[in-house]
Amino acid sequence: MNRRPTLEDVAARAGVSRALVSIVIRDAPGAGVQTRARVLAAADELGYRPDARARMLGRSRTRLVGVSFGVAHAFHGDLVDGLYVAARDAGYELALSAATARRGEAEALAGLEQDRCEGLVLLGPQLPTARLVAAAQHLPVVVVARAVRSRAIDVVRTDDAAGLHLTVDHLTGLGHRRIAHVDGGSAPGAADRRRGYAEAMARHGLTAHTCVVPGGLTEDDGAAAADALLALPRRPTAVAAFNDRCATGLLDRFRRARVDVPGEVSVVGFDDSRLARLSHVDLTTVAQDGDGLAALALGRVIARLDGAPVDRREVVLPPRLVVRGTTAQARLDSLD
Amino acid sequence: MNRRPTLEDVAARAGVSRALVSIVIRDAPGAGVQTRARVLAAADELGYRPDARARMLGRSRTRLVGVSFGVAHAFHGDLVDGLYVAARDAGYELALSAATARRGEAEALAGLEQDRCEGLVLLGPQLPTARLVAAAQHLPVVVVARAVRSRAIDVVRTDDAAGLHLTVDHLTGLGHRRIAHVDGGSAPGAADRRRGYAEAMARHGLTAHTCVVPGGLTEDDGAAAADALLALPRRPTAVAAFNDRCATGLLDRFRRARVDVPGEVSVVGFDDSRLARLSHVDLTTVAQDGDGLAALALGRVIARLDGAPVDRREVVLPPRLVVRGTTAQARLDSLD
DNA sequence: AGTCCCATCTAGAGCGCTCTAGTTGGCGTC
DNA sequence: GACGCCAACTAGAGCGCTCTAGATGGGACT
Repeated sequence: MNRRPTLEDVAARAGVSRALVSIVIRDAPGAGVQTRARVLAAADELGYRPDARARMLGRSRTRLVGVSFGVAHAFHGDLVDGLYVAARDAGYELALSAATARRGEAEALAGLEQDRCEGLVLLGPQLPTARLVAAAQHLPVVVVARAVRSRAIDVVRTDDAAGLHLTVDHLTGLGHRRIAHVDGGSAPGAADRRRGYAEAMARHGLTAHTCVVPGGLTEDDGAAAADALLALPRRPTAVAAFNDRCATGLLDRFRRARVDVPGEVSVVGFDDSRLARLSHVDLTTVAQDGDGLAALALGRVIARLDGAPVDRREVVLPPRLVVRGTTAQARLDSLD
Repeated sequence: MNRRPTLEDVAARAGVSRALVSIVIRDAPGAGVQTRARVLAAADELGYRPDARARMLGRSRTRLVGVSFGVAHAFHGDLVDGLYVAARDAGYELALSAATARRGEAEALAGLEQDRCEGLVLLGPQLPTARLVAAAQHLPVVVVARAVRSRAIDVVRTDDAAGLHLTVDHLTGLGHRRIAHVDGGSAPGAADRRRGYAEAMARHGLTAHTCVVPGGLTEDDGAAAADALLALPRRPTAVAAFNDRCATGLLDRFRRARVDVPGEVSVVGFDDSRLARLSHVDLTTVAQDGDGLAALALGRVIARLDGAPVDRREVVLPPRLVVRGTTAQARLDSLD
């Protein structure tokens, strides 16, 4: 538990200069084969580990990208995974900073700003735009999964409207016409999803059947919406929920009311979260391309760092429909 | 987007020495009131942010504790939250390193070892004990939520056996006697939970009713166990599941089989995950004291760093029963 | 007036590394 | 044998900060 060995220690043991050890450790050219082996052996014997922080200090570039994420969001986990992969490929390191119940996003961001990052990737930040813009004045900032109205910030997100187009197309393909949408209120993305729903319904000539029920992000919101739907004189045969949690609430309420899913009503979620994949939920849903978002986000940060021209401030990725067990052919007797 | 300002820049602007700026920024004694204000103003104008990495280099202590966690584990999120709070109180910083699908725990640990941490907190690591011990030779290591058979490593975890004692006590209190346990196979903690279940049943004189059904960690395992239970000649009136996910699988299968929960059978989970709290699941479960585990884990690292005597290598925290809607009085006609 | 003290401030040596600008020495060349 | 050359190696400055040791100067006190 004594002081951790430094380059100097390794140099002394191998009988060479500090600089040479540095060369060997970095695997840089300029060292003889035998010496290289000797140095490596000495480093190994001492259990030497390069000090990443000192290393970055000495170097002009840190090749460090800061990432803030919400510890409660399962999807952020997928994004972090994708970011690690992308960073490894590009030769960058990641510095994580979590937003938790008692450690706000402001703190998470401030932490990264002290950490010598060259750029920042913020996952679904709820911070005021002004704060994001302030951060972007010092280093390139890419926001993932949230729209930001500012020319100072790069945004990478999923095409929410397209997600509902996919959903409605799928449902009409199954013969559904009375398709309702349980929306997300003022949640990020909700407006786009509402718009996508309305557009798609219109495209299929179903404007008359358009029906938006107020919902929200949680199971309880879904449950409440289910009650509202069940009370309707002419129930919809399919429901496009704002997200998977909301859809789960719907499913539960329908099941309790002995309304068969997908026999009597089809349900589609949004997110393809773990929840949707559970075998006993088996929810048809819209999946976001986590790896795509991650790779694109990191790519943009790096492009900015390299001074490469970045064309658009906002990149929107198409989602993908994952068909599972909560959608089925509309029953003939239920058609208009 | 130009070079970030340094102490030197602030010093120049305020017309004082670098050292004085350092004093002011650190809020250390030794600076006049007016000068302090002037320096602060200069720093603010330049948008100065202390460089955490350089700062740690200069200091003998880094006051940095590395934390590895699994991005897929919801409970780790709670622990991270608790760790941040504990670290803030103790004047320490946290360096996070995530284990993801494509970035293993080995990488997560190696990352931390390069990061100049003074100590490590590993959340539920699955790494071989030898690797953990190797890490512990350089710095204090505390493992949370996993038992490790080594004198070199501190462990902080929940008393799994006690969790099942609580469960069985609760159920017997409701009049249940035929209480089954769906176990976790060879998962961490499973053996202790099995033992706790058997002990508690014996304590209540219910050894004859002891019934352990092989299960697992997932919903599917729970579903399979449910089928096995339903096939039993004399069904149990209550089931203690290995964890919440397993319990959810049970619930779903019971519901599909039109077996009322908690009317005909009570179900108890373990973890108090988000899943259990969902209003439509509303699962009675055993909660781990996340904040307690986190505070204890960080406290141990700090104690080791301070050279304080640490009595036991392993600290076991009692769990807590959260009674919700999946448990109820046993029906009189179902009693033996 | 001389002395001491303390609050305030500065100089400068690190921390562990990287990197530029050398220095060294062995070998081929004419 | 003098020269040049290149691979192998070293010296030393510097990254942005901290921290110890020391300089400065204006009272309070004798």
